[in-house]
Amino acid sequence: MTKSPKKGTSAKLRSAAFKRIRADHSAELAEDYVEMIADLIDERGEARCTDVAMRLGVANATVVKTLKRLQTMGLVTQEPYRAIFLTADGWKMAEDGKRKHALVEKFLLALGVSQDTARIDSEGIEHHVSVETLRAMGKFLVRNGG
Amino acid sequence: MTKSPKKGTSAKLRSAAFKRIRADHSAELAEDYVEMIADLIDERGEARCTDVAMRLGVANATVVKTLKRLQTMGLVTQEPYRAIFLTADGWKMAEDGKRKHALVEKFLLALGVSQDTARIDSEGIEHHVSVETLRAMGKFLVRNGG
DNA sequence: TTTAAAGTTTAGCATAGGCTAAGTTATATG
DNA sequence: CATATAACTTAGCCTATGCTAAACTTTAAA
Repeated sequence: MTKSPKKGTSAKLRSAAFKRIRADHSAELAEDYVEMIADLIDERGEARCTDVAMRLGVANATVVKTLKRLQTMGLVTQEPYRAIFLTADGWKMAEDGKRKHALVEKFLLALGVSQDTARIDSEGIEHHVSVETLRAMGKFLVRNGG
Repeated sequence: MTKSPKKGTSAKLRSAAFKRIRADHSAELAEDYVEMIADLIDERGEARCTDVAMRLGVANATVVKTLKRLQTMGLVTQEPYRAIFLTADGWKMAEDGKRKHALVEKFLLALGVSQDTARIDSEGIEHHVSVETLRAMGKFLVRNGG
């Protein structure tokens, strides 16, 4: 038994899917942070560590550590003991993310899912939808009065 | 500026979504391994480390280490230098996962997404859809000749 | 203006998941 | 049946993400 080619899915194509998932995961956290920081700035004028920690449901120290990474990635800037700001790249990522998130959430609602579930599931799904799928969701919304 | 209740989303509800995502992620890898092992057993009679590593696109040593964890989780069993087997729990998880995966993939196809994209995206999405959303996808398939 | 509270940072630890390189066991072939 | 090759394991490293506890700033109140 060496090579059953059954189902027509090559090993390369298969592993590509998993590779993309792993890549998605490392980008995912950055997107969540950046989106949340943008929301906080919009809502209350500034984003503080504590607020981010509360909303994400993690410890303060965790946020501090992650922000360091986001800083080296060029997404946020911060002075010690001061509020958090987004760079131009950070704002772009936040806006792209929010647009994507909103589309997925609206799509789920149009599919007939409850508000709470739509909110929760869209948070998880948004990072795994390709542009093509996103576009298909958009078309569905148009067809179904979104 | 203390507490803007804007948008009606409580901090608790919000953080719950992220907590679920983190929980999903740790379960996700286990599910992927278990599904893949089940596929290999079905396709070629046994699952070997190397095949799993190739399909996931990771190094052999990584698979070995992860299998240790799956063993302590009671999902797989294995003798040194021998093939990998699933426990009853492992089979159950694999079957649930495959059913979920197939539904999501069919749903994406019905939405109008290409075969390749459906395959790749469903791999990422399947771990983040609740039962409610899954059911809504099922209904959509019924309405749209799935 | 001192001081207490709130917020931020640092230090140190754990786990998960990835890697390479080196060693060990099975197996297939000459 | 000896041995080369393929498969598996171990050891040791790295990064990301989480935590708690302790130290340090800011800010607000007495």
